[in-house]
Amino acid sequence: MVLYNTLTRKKEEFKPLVPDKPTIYACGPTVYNYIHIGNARPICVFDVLRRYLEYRGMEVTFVQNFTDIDDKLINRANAEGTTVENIANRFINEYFIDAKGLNVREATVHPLATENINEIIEMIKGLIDKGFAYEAKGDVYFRAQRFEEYGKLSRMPLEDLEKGMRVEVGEHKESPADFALWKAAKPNEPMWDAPWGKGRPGWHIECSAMARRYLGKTIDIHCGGQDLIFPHHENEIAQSECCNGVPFARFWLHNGYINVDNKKMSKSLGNFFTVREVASKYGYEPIRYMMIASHYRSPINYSYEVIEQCRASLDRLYTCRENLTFAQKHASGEPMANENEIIENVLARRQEFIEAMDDDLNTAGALGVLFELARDINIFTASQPSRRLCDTALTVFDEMCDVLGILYCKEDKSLDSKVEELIKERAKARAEKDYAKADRIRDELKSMGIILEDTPQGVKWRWEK
RNA sequence: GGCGCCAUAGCCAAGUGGUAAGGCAGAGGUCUGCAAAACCUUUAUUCCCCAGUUCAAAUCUGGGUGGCGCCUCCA
Repeated sequence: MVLYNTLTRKKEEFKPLVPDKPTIYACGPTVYNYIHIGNARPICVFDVLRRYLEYRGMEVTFVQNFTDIDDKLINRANAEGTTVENIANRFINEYFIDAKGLNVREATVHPLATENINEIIEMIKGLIDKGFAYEAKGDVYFRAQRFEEYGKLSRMPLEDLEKGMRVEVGEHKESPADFALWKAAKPNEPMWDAPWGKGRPGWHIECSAMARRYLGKTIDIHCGGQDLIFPHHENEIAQSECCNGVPFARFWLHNGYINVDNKKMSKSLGNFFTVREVASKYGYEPIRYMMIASHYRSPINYSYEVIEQCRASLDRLYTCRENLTFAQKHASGEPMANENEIIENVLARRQEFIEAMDDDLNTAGALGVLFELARDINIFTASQPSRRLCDTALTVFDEMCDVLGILYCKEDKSLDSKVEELIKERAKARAEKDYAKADRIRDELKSMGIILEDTPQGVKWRWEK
């Protein structure tokens, strides 16, 4: 498969360093608030990456961190009169509620920055020893100019960067492009002991340290939002490569933004929607669908209209699957005349799906293939499909859905005996051509949210959408 | 100022040299006792504009217009 690598700005053939055992590091959220749907995008699309690699038979080690020490956490903790740890724990729990709702699988490891302070200090020591970092009044900074390749990911010339940068009051940098590895302790902040004094780690070094600890010095794929390219990922490269002396990440994948009124959604602009509030109105699944309905590097302009369209599209897929499982249940073991031809066609769809996904995770194209399969299924379920055909089609259909992580809200299909009695009564009335009574029962059931459909294989029911 | 991305129907969105996937919404039809669901037909002679290359361009090149992003915390 090919993946677009931000480092080279090209699509490249992806082969893990260790055959069939790719390592992936994804920058996770800073846990000072509920995640918004912009945060949800990398979480969903890189979950699809992982699912797809596993679908292709690979054993993926997927690490996604939580940044649990940071200015924003400290501010919130102080504002609420509680500890940073409490804030972090609270929003890590909230994260998992949303992630589960979005059908995102848990990472192999979800490390916390604060659980890796020793690893971080080790790494900073290494950088100081090699002259890539320096201590200044309790802070430690990375000397950006010492890394010749600084800027290779963002492709921003260091000279230009330095012109535009300001040194904040209280910083003791040699040069404006230098960035903090360690921040000297301040009052009302959590702090840890380090050889150069008490303090806390800078943001960038956390990811370098956690990636090395859990995945090794060179990882296959590092991913995150486009807004992390500079400075976060640029700085990670500088730290890791200067410290370890080997390339840090072979592939850099960056997802596009979620916009609102064509403007980037962000916490700082305040134009964001939390996953929680959108899910409370529309459910989680349309959010997941929205993420895969376009290519992961394209911007998505969020609106309620789009979410509604996503929900309607999902309805079609759910209906198709219901049609298929219903037909499967009533299918005979007898082969059909043109069975092999239809099965071949189903298997061809699987190939098309793989081709789309192999091309830099073209989930929108893959979804197109899924809908074409859905139409094929709807056509043959209208007749009398064989068991073998139904089984094959359901396997392929579910495979595709599982890779994309959709259609996970399986409904409770149990009815109480009173309702089943009514359905039987209506069937009897219909058989006797007492349509007035049959329609009366159908209306009664509809008022209970149950929709009846008469099919060649008998009566089928579903909850009203 | 430096670096970069994007523009395809009413809406969403694939397609990056060979004659415009798919979904939502709309219209007509088939099936049905009536429905529902489904299926069929229909909705861009054309892909922001102009010029160029080519037998052939949504796709490549140049120019223009419009929108957005990074360069400060951000997914």
